[in-house]
Amino acid sequence: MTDKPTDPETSSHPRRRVTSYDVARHAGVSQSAVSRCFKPGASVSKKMRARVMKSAKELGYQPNAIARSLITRRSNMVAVVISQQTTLYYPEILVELSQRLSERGVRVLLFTLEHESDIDVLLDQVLQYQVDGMIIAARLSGTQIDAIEGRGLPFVFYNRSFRDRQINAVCCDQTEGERWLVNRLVEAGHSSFAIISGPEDSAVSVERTQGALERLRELDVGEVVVVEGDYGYASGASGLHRIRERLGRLPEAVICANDVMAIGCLDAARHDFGIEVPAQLSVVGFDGVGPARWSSYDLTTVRQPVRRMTEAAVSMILERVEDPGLRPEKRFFSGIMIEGGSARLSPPKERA
Amino acid sequence: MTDKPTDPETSSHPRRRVTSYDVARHAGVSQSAVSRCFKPGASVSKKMRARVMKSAKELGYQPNAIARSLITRRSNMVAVVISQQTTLYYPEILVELSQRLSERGVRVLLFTLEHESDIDVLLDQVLQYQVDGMIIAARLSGTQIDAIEGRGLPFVFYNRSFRDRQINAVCCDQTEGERWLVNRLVEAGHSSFAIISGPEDSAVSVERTQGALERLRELDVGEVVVVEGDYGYASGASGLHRIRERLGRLPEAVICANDVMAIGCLDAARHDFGIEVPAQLSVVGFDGVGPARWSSYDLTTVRQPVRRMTEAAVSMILERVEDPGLRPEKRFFSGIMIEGGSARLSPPKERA
DNA sequence: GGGCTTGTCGCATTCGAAGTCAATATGGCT
DNA sequence: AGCCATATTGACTTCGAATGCGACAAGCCC
Repeated sequence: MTDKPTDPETSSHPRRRVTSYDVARHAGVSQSAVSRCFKPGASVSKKMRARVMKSAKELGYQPNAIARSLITRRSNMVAVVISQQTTLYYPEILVELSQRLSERGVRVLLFTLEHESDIDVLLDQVLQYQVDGMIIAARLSGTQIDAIEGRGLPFVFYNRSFRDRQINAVCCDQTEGERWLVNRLVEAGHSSFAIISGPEDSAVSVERTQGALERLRELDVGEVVVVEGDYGYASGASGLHRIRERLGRLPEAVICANDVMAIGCLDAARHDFGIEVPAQLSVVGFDGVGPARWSSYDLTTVRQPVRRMTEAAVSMILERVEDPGLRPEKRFFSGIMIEGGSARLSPPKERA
Repeated sequence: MTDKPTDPETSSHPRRRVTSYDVARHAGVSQSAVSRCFKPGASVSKKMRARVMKSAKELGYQPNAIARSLITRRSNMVAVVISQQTTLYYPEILVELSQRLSERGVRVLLFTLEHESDIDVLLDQVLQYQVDGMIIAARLSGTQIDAIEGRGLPFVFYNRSFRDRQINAVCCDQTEGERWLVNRLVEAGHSSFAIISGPEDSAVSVERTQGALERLRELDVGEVVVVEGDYGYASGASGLHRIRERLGRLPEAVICANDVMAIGCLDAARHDFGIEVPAQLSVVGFDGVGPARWSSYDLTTVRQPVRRMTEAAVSMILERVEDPGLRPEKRFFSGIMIEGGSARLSPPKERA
């Protein structure tokens, strides 16, 4: 009858936690009184509060958030979903989000998405844990978003906006940023360009790449080679090789869909091709991650205002937890162009 | 007579979540039956299970993990505490831990430690959320550890072991790694050394620094200058400047307590002092973070076996959740020495 | 067919805090 | 002092799933 795997009773003598009843008994009051003392703004007399708090401290009482969540239907947890492939950028956001949320008394329950197909399993999980909302910083397909919407849980996308969809999102204006970069490069006299894009199913990459291409076309720059990368260092390096194969030579400027690939590209230029950056090749990225400022790279890039973006994501989600009726909203943030030394940003000096 | 605020069937309204009672009613069975169907290994007939599962699917039922946790006294959540200052290394660990834990059906509840003094507040929080255990990857003082031990919650330290304390910890053998590095550097003929340590209250830094110093002494290397850094890029760069001030010249090799400072140091050497690495200066780090392998740096370092370490941390904590009686255990892992190009590792060629 | 073992199921209780409501205490005012 | 408005308090119920226990059915043996 009893299969032997683990008898729940044998091992579990986890030192019974102190409950509000214990405190009540110790203080000679009712359990409700204890509960009220821990709720700010409740109707409790000074005397009562003092007495209860004293007992609570003596017994080492901490309200049980699980029990509270059950009755209040609020877990004070928000799910944060990030895709596995850590591009240096997501972890940073994660920490920021956690910080911002915890200031508001909400904790992050972390979900990492290994394969995108796992989204359904993951969604079930998220729902089981009764989180109050979710912040999604991962690549998702349209049908996957449908799936989420069907669950009726407030959610906000981070850096993922679908033009044709009414969803909550905070985004950096990728298009604008790319246009700035292109403008400066063209002003400086660059005339041959190549692009290392991100994965084609990445909405961010599409926007960045399209933004750059569009502006390049407007400025009447000729053919632009586009090769695909995966946001990783190696693909930035290999991207430059592929560009050279396709073009038969190196272009004057390479626009990379993120900083890490730009760094890879830059390293390939210097170490594989032995050419000078920015004298012989300009490289620009996007994101403004920490290493972009390291002096070996000193990347010209567009920094995302992470602080303001995470703040926006947090307030958006919490507002919608309060009032699920709020209409979908998208908040766009301009990036900050950083004119680093990885690109020549003024017309070339006269030739030696 | 029975309350029916909103009919669950009519699609999305202030949708009351579907409960096991709803499923039970729909399937014409008892609530307990529904519960049992979701518990693997419970005593349920095939017919029953099929019927319940069908109803569950139709209603979109997901068990409420909060309610379950309340009764089972298991939240299936583990708190992961990381210090705010993200040294590139922690975020990576975080994602790994999350992955490993979720494979075992446990989620990560994230806590970031902004100021170390916040540890008490944080601990209260952790306890409130009834997590099953905690993994701590943050600098903590001895008394803070006492505070944690007092709470009676299983915990495992990540890369933080106190020699004189019986606590659970998984660590990379910092000392061994530093000794390897020193051995190789001395073998290659370096004779003047400097060290850029981490913050003095960082146990990891102390071990690394002491490990290196000890071996240097054993090998009879003369005076070694030690300057303190904060694990950040800038402090690596400034560290080299401070070393030069103290020494009046540059040493032959600089041992940095982590990769990021090594990178900062290396950049300072090249760009501030205009000297060749490794020809004129050898720089070594520790950790084996991603950027260490970028070809501009190609750091000589000791890589921590993150995968195995996180796996160990996860199984350790989960074992202790099952059986809180287990004795404290420390698991040490050897690092992997990576012989990159940032240090000269063979005797110098004859002088030009 | 009687008695027994197994296997399934439902009833009722439990987890710990929060909120409802009615009872009581307090205070203000005339 | 008397009366009403307000502030506090406690008893009881609620949230949703898990589980001990007894009821019952099916299958088995002799």
